[in-house]
Amino acid sequence: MFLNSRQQAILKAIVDDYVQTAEPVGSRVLSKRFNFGLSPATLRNEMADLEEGGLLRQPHTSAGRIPSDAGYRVFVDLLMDQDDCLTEEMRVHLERFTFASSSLRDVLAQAAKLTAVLTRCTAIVRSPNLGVSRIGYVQLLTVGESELMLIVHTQHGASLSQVVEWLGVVTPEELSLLTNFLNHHLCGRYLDQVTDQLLVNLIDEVASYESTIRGIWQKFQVLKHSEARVLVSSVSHLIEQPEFVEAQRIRSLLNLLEREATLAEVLMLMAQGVLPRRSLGGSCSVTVAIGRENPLPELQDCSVITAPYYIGDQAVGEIGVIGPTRLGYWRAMLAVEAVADRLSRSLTRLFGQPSGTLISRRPGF
Amino acid sequence: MFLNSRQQAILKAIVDDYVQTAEPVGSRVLSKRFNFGLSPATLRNEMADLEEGGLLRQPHTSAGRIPSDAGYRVFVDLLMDQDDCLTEEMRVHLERFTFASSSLRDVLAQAAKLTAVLTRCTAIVRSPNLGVSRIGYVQLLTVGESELMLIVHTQHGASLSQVVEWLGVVTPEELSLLTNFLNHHLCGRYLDQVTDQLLVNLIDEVASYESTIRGIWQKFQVLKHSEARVLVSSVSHLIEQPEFVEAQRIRSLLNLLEREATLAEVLMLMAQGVLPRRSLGGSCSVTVAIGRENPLPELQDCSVITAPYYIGDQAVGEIGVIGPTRLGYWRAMLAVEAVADRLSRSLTRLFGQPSGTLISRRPGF
DNA sequence: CATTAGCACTCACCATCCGCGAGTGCTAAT
DNA sequence: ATTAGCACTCGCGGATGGTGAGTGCTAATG
Repeated sequence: MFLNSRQQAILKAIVDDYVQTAEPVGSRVLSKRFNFGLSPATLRNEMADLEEGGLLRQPHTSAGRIPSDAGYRVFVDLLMDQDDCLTEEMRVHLERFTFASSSLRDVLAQAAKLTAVLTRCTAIVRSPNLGVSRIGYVQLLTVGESELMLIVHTQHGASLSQVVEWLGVVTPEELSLLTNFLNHHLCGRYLDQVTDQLLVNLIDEVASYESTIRGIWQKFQVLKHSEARVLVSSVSHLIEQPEFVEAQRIRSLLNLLEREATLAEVLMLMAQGVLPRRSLGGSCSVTVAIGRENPLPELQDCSVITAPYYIGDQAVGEIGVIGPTRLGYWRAMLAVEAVADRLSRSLTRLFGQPSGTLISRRPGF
Repeated sequence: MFLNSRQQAILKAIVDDYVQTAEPVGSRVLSKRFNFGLSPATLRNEMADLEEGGLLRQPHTSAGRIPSDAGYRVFVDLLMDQDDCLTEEMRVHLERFTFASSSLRDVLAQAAKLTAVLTRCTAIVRSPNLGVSRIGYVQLLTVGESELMLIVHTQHGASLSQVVEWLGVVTPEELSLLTNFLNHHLCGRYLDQVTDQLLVNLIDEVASYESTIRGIWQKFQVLKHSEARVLVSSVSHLIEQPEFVEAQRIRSLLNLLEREATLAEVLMLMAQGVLPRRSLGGSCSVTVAIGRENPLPELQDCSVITAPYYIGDQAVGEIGVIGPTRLGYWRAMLAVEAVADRLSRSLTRLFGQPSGTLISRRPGF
């Protein structure tokens, strides 16, 4: 639908007003609150046109108009004021957060909390696939009679474990031999580098333990593909919005927010860029999914704003917010981008060093 | 209030029925559903007495009776059937969970999830104070010009960090010297053992770095007392209960569940044993707080059931559930105890070994 | 020809009312 | 002590009606 400039101004005014008041906006308040120099009757005509074009809708016959998903989309892509930068308050919050922790998960949790505070929405963050983690060191423990527990500590501060079959009896010497072998060849490598090819190159060194090593390699493949984790912060922000007066809405949303795998999918989908992305001047690009643009029915009244974050120059995860479609888009986009940017820089500083820096300072290496 | 055996039977029947149906139970259904051989009129008299005694209450004049907090208390302490053991379904779930992970946090998250599934309530678990964690190894990194980042990896798979001031320029050799010193003296120790006394004994060894070491020691004190963490699982279970039809209830509860520090206090309070505790035959003892027995107004319509869990013979945290007061108490108590018991055994196996076992298998030690 | 005043119309919202039925307490009979 | 009978209470659900915000349409206006 083509919009002349007056229609654009009206649509923008309606979105602005509705975002602020959460009340459907009628022709009267529209003509009073904004200075179009037009009477309510004229506005009514234009509003009827905009509704016909699918950009506005009426909750019921005798109510004012509210933007439709398509209306918000036009607003976000074309109309919104982009001049109000980060407010002073936001800046203070941004400065206060340090992102200083040695555990990736803690850093991500901090970032999510910060995003939630800045946007007053619910924040979500997907942690990196394990493949992009470097191996810090590897442990082997005996568990019961004929099993080993393989523990992989990543340089991101996570530790993963798998049980490995062992044929026969294990002596402490053998365990130590194997552990040293593994650490010698794997420390500092990305989990993704633990490939069959690598195994082929190494297998001669420990020919007598070939089957065990193969078992361990197999478990590494399992670990690499373990499910992505998603952290959720400040659900309370979201459910205090007026669109969540009905308990059923809250339930459906909360249900979704406890399904980590589903959230991970949503985030990855958004990062893949089916929807238009916006670069806000920084290095990140922000994706906005409005209402039914979202893949999930539970999110059909919500908007999701995400940005990828990086370690080095590799995008490893996404951070974002879930809010009502009636959302201060620009402000939220700014906040998400700002956090993603700082998060990327912190993670790069903490975990992005060339292989070995972290562990080289561990005693005994 | 003294209860004769008939009154006891009636109270028990009312609680049983109400727990199952969530409907106030009147004299008629009571006389039909249970075989007292008494007419509704007689039951009405007894019910009036029980209400006078504070054990029952009426939501409104023309409704049936529901148990009061005190009524539930009598039920739990005296009346409930304790013969139905873990059901087959519960057993299957219990077996399926392995608690096998090298990260304390993951194990606790698994345990919480399990508890939530077994009880169909919301589960909460408080992770141990850091003081009872053993130090795995310590890292020092340079951060900027005159700061060090102290990273303490615990044997529980957690890593903690603090920034330490450093006066002057650091050479890699000095960093390595300090790191070796710290690891040599601290690996395998409990964080609680990093005391001023220990410092006095060691300070001579590195006299020239006294101020830095003192700075590091100070940060250890900070780490020891970092706030307890509480994991929450399956909020959706709870808010789908009929007592949470009103959105306001959900909001207030969710608000509480996002206040980790408050939850930690509640759990610790319950472990301290103001309320009567029950030993269910196992080694654990379960605490039940009913409705207004809880310290928080947000919990006044909920019951909380907790049990401590152990590493070795030391109680280090609590696990439990939050449910409506209309709760299958015995079943929930059994489940909480069963999980706490298995959790304790798993943690003891994973993290309770004598100092050094875990790290002795790391290369270079 | 775009704009606007006027007007009839719609419909969510709120308060009120009313009948129903479940459940009670009391009393008198057993 | 127990119970049948009965009047009474009160929440619930549906029906009713007034109010007001907001609309669409039409005809008048600059």
